[in-house]
Parts: sequence; C-alpha cells; structure tokens
Amino acid sequence: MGDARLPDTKPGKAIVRKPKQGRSKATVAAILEAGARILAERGWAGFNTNVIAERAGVSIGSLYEYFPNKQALIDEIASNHIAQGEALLLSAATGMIGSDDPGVLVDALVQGLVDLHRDDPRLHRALSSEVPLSPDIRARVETLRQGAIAFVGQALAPHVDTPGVAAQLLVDTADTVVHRWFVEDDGTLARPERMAEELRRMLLAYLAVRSRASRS
Amino acid sequence: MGDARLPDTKPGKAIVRKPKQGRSKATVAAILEAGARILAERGWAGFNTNVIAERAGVSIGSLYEYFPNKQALIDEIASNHIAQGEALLLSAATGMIGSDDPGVLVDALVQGLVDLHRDDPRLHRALSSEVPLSPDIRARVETLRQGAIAFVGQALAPHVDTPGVAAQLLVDTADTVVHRWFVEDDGTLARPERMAEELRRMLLAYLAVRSRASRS
Amino acid sequence: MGDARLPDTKPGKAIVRKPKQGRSKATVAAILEAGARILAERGWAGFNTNVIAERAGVSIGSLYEYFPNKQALIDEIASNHIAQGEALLLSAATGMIGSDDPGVLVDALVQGLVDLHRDDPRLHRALSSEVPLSPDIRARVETLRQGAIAFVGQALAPHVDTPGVAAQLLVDTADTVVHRWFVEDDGTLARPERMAEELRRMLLAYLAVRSRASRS
Amino acid sequence: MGDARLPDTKPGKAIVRKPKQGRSKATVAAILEAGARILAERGWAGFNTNVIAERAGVSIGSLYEYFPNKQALIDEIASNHIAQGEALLLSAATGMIGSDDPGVLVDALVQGLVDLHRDDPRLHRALSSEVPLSPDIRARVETLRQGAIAFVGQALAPHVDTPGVAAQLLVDTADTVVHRWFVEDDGTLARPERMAEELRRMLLAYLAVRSRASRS
DNA sequence: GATGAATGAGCTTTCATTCAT
DNA sequence: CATGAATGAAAGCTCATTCAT
Repeated sequence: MGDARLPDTKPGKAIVRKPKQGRSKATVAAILEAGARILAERGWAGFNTNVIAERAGVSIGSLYEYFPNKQALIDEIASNHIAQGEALLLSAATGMIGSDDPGVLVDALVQGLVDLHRDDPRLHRALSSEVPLSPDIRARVETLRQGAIAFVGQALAPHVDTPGVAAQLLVDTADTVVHRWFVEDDGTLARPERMAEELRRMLLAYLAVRSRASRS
Repeated sequence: MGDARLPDTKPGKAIVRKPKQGRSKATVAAILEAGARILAERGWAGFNTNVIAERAGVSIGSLYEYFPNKQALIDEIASNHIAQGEALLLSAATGMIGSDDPGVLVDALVQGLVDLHRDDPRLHRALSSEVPLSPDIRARVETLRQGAIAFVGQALAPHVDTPGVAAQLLVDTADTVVHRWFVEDDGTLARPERMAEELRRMLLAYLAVRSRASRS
Repeated sequence: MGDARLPDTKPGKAIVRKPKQGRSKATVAAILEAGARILAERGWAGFNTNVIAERAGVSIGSLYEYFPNKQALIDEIASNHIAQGEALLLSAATGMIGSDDPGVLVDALVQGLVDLHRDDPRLHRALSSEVPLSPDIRARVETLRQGAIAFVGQALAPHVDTPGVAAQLLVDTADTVVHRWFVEDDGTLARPERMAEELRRMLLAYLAVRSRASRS
Repeated sequence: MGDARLPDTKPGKAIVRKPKQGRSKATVAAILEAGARILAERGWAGFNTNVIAERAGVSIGSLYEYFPNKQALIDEIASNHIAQGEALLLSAATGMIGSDDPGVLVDALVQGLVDLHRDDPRLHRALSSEVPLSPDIRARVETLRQGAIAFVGQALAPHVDTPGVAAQLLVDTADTVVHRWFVEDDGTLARPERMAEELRRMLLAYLAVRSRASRS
C-alpha cells in the first residue's frame, strides 16, 4: 500500500477480537512489541505488516485477527506509548502538589519531560514525526499537552499575571527542546544533562522576571 | 543555491545531467517546483514521481533524465529550502553585526526564525518531519544550526561565560519553539506573535541572569 | 429433506458426521439456517464460513465438524431449498391429477412456480445465479425440471402431438419468466400478478393452437 | 480480495489513461480480450487480475495503467458485450420497420435474441449471473430491455389493447427462454432451433388471441 | 464433541524505475 | 534529448481450513 494514511476500518470489521485467553494476550503483546521494535529500528517506511508478523513469530493472519488494519496497529502502539507519557507526567505533577516553589515546578517539569523522552527515543521519534497518526491519537496527545499547560498555569497563577501564556511558554519550550536534545539529536550533543540544567536556569530566569514584573 | 549535489545512490549510475541550457534549466525548475508543491500539499505520502512529472508538465522520462531517483529529487528540494534558510539567517546575522546589545541579538534571532518558518510552513513541515532526508542533507542542516550557534556564541562571548552553552540553548529553544508554534500547530494556538514576544522575554531574562552571573 | 449427500471433496476425507442426536441436529440446523440467511442477505460474496458460524452461535470448529468444506455447506443449503421446490411441485401435480382441462394444468403450473419463487426470493436468486453449485446439485435441479416436463407432457399427450416439445416450452417458459418477474426483478415491475395472468393466457393460447393443429 | 462488489474508484484515479497510440490500444485490447476469455472459461471466481495480465501477455502494472481496478475491467468487458447486444437488437428492429405483420415481429424478436445469446454464451452466462456488475452497467441493460419492450409495444399498438403488457410478456418470455436454452443449458437440450420455432408459435398464438380479444 | 486461535496461500493494487521509439 | 508505455517487486489484507486444548 505504501505510506498513505489508512482509511477507516470498514463497518463490521471494526471490532478487534478482544484477547480473552492467555494465548491471545501473548499474541497481541508479541505483535505490539514487534511493531514497536520495527518502528523504532526501521521507521515508518519499514513498518511492514508481514515483517512485523514474522518478527512477532506469528502469522500474518493472526496479526489481522487482532488489528483490523495497519493503522489500528500503529494507533495501538502509539496509544500505549502515550499512556506511558500520561502516567509519567501525572506522577511528576502529583509529586509537586502543595509546593509553591517555582524551582520545584521547573525541576519537575524538565525532569518529567527528560524521563519521557529517554524512554525508547527511537520509537518516540518515529511516532512523533514520521507516522501518520489517527485523529484520535493526535487529539489525545494534544489533550495531554493542554493538561500539562493547564496544570502549570494553575501552579503559576499566584505568582504571575497571564499565567496561561507563561505556562504555555514553559511547557512548549521544555517539551520541544528536550525533544530535540534527547530524541532528534544524532549524537552531536555532548552532554544533554548539562543542557537540561541550563534549560532549568532559563525557565527560572523567565519566571523570576515575570514575577517581578507582576509585582512592580 | 543548490548546485548539483545529487549523490548517485547506485554505484556506477551516471551522474545527473547538469542543466546548462535554458530549456533544461526550465525543466528542472518546473520539476522542483512541482515536487515542492506536491510535498507541501499532500505530504510525503503523496510525493509520487509520476504525479510530480505530470504536475510539472514533463514526462516521467524527463524527470529521471535529471534526477537519478526519487531521493535525489527530495534532496534537491530540501537543498533549495535549506539554502533559503541559510540566506535568511545570514542576512539576520549580518544585520546585527557590530551591535553589542543582547536585545538586538535576541530580536534578530527570533525574527529570523519566525520568518524562516513562515515561508511555506507546509513544505517546511514535510521536510523536517515526514521526509527521510539523505545523510548529506541532514549534515547540511546540522551545519547550519552549528553555524548559527557559533555565531550567537561569538556575539555572546563578551557578556557570558560558557557562551557555547548559552548560544546552543538560545538557538535550539528559539528554533524548536518557533517551529512548534508556526509550523506544527494545527490552529490551536491563538496568537503566535504574542508567544514569540514572550519567547524574547524569556531569552533576554536568561541572558540577563547569565550576564549577572558572569560578573558576580 | 437433505439426508447426507455431502461429497468429500478431498478423497480420503472423513465423511461428514451424521447428526443423530438432538444437540447435533440443532447445531446443523442452526448452521444451515444461518448460512441460508447470510446467503440471502449478503449474497455469495458475503458467504463467509466464519461469519456463518458466528451467526449460528456455533464455533467455526463445529461448523467444520459437520461440513467438510464450504461447498458441502452450500450444497446442503441448496439441497434443502430444492427439496421445498420438489414438494411444492409435487403437491401442485397431485392436485391436478385426473383433470383433463388444460386450464387446470396451466393454472397449477403457473401458480406452483409463483409460489416456488415467492418463497425466499433472495435466497433463490443467490442459489440460482451467483453460487457455484456442485454437479450433483445441478443434476438434481435438472432432474426436477425434467420430471416436471415429463409430468406435463403426460397430461398433454391426449391433446397434442409432440407433447414433449409442448411440455418443455410450457415449463421452461413459465419457470424462466416467473423467475425473472418474481426473483430477478429489482422493483421495476409494477404488478407481477397481472403479468402472471397474462402468462397463463399465452400458455393457453399456445395449447389451443397446438390442439387444433393436432386435430386438423 | 475475493468476490465482493468492488468499491468505487478513488477520486483522482478515475481517469483511465486513454490509449492514444497504437501500442496502448493493442494493450487494452489484449487485456479486454484476455479478461473476457478468462471470464468465459473460468467464471467470476477465476477472474484474477494477475492471471488476466499474464494471459494478455502484459504486466500487471499495465493492466492497472488502463483500468483503475478490477471492477472497471469487468465493467468495460460488460459494456462491450452489451454494445453488441444493443447493435444486434437495433438492427433486428430496423429490419422490420414498416411491416405490420405480427409474424415478422415475432420472427425478428426471436431471431435477434437467438443471435444475441449464441455469441459467446459462456461469457454471456458469466456476465448475466455470476458477475457483480456496477449500477451503471445494470442500468444500461435495463434500458436496453425497456427499449425493446417499448419498440415492440409500439409495433403492437394497432393490433392489441394494453400493448405494453403484451410487449413485456413477449420480450421477457423470448429473452428468458432463449437465455435458458442457449446459455444456461448444459447440453441436455436436443435441438434448440426446434424449440425456438415452437417459441415463435406460442408468441404468435398469444398475439392472435389478444388481437381477436381486442376486436370482439 | 466443542472450541477458537492460528495459519498462509492467494488476491488486489501501487509506484519507482526502465527503455524502445 | 524527450516521451510515456511498460514493468514487476512489494505491500496490505481476506478467509477457508486446521488442530492443540
């Protein structure tokens, strides 16, 4: 088929058989794992259902028993990957509840994003740039981002005016820069941790200026 | 601009014909233009050599007369796109030579990147995320980035210690965030200009802190 | 009704299990019913053994326990359908034994065929045109037709010379035309009953001419 | 894919390249011929694009160069076949213009239909029963039938009341019965010509009765 | 007997690339 | 140089059938 965005599942085929028994669960897991590995190693261009099935040690028929089409398979892989991100950011957020210190906020934000991008960066790269994700998945990513911004905004509200703008700048900056350094980088970057430290300084400097500005 | 830098993928394959005559130049230009438009409009998935030739008003045979394969074609399109970026950043850089004001530096950097990303954002998006670029092209992009960092570092050297680190943070932050807001955004972002303004504040706040730090 | 007449496509394959017990009978009946319904609703293209098993509330394994392959299943469905036709025509025939009136003959013939084609016309359509029936089934249909022709020929013998020819014309005409009007028609035909009445007139007119001809 | 009715051509692909040059024309002709032959010999189940291309002595790519999908290919084969039928019936019709003799009408009708069904009966069989024709093609067949009925009705108008009913009976009877004898028959029928003769007698007898009836 | 997960041959379709004209 | 018809490897997906449990 090639690269094209895959069409919606045909009516009557949408219901992926739910793995009720152990064998099925293992098969689905093997397919998802193989798919994620192939995607990480060979990119979207190498994401070939026949190859995935073979890598999973499963017949192509079994793959299509559980995933109505290629798109459903990437969507599930993406969904699992996002779920990890959601969990990570959630734990980062809960870990700083109650704190009023901007330093804690920035540390948690940067550290959460670093952790997020360090887990399987090749898969992350493929999913975030090459793969044509379904609207549902895109919406979920966007929701996660907006949630993070809203959370940071709430934490910033007492210290800063237009906390929404500040929160968006903080989150988008941290996210995109960490993504560049930990995911897109091809080995050029000497010490990513050093850069992350510098990033924290910048974000704090910004917050300091904004706080001063709101008080003067 | 892109003077023939087309790698022969298959060893022994004839080097692409250099368009010396007017008609040839026009043909090559038409193909590149059509390819860029298709890439911008339909993405990498729609980047089909037969379609491009048709759109260019040229036979598929002619396309392969000038480009040994598909990769060479995207590489040339990417090369031209990068050349524009190089020119833009160069002019931004020359425009601020002699100035010692960090404000001028940050303004020029952000404005240059905004201009860069505003020119044909759909093409930029495709080239920067979907398309599998050749190592040569990737290297050229990396060189451009390093050049910008070096330039900014040089400008920062009098005011800041570890100017390399500061320059990398400035350039990477401005680049990735502007990319997110002006290229990847799907209409959610209310006022990108407002955000760009906020970005400048953050970069300046960072420089202020670093300068103070280097003096204390 | 269809007593196991399932050919073993692959030589050496175990003959299908005869359902002797109640549960088995019910299972077979459910499969046949589901198959007939699917065939009527979705046509031969939708006649999918997995779907049929699901619709029958039976596992695909059970389906293959009772039917060695897909062909055996359609053959059995076809067989049952033919059996109904046989019964209908038989009763139509017995109902007119003893009568010497060509009008009674024609009425019974046409009415019998109308009844035949009105019962589950979608299934009838699929079986008579889309489905690749096995030679055995085709032979059985042919036998039924020949039987009907023979019967009508016998009734015609006293009144007509070459009664075989007349009988074949009568039966084939009535059968094919009623099939067209009651089964193949896609809603265009205004009043099928009116046309059936006209059909009777034509058949009677033919018999009248033939009778006169045989006497003159 | 199997047997399912094929989905409509994707937008942007619908335009089958028109064969402008001799080579193309020959290729298209070879594909159509091979397709028709395969359809006649192996039926719809054997109508496999790879096999057709091979039989046509052409690559599978060439087949899809001229026919956007399998359905388009059968549609074109069907269209050509119908065109022959249209021409045949038209010539049959023009050949009897001006005549007021029912005998001439019936002879022309029956002979025309016999000629129609004698040309490539296996192809005719496949197209008329197995193949899932596109709505356009079905409409064209229906139009042809209605045209024939209208024509016969017009010829009958002076002699018969409700000429529409009579015409439909005549045309449908002749069509379906001739189809049965010349196309569906599997060698059982001894002398189809003899039966066609008998069919004429029946149709004439019907017309005679209807004429008498309208006059009495 | 019953189950349903698993199989894999086979089919449709795409598109980068070639080469005879 | 230009053309565009032709190529065919490769990929997505289906479904009749099997067999371990």
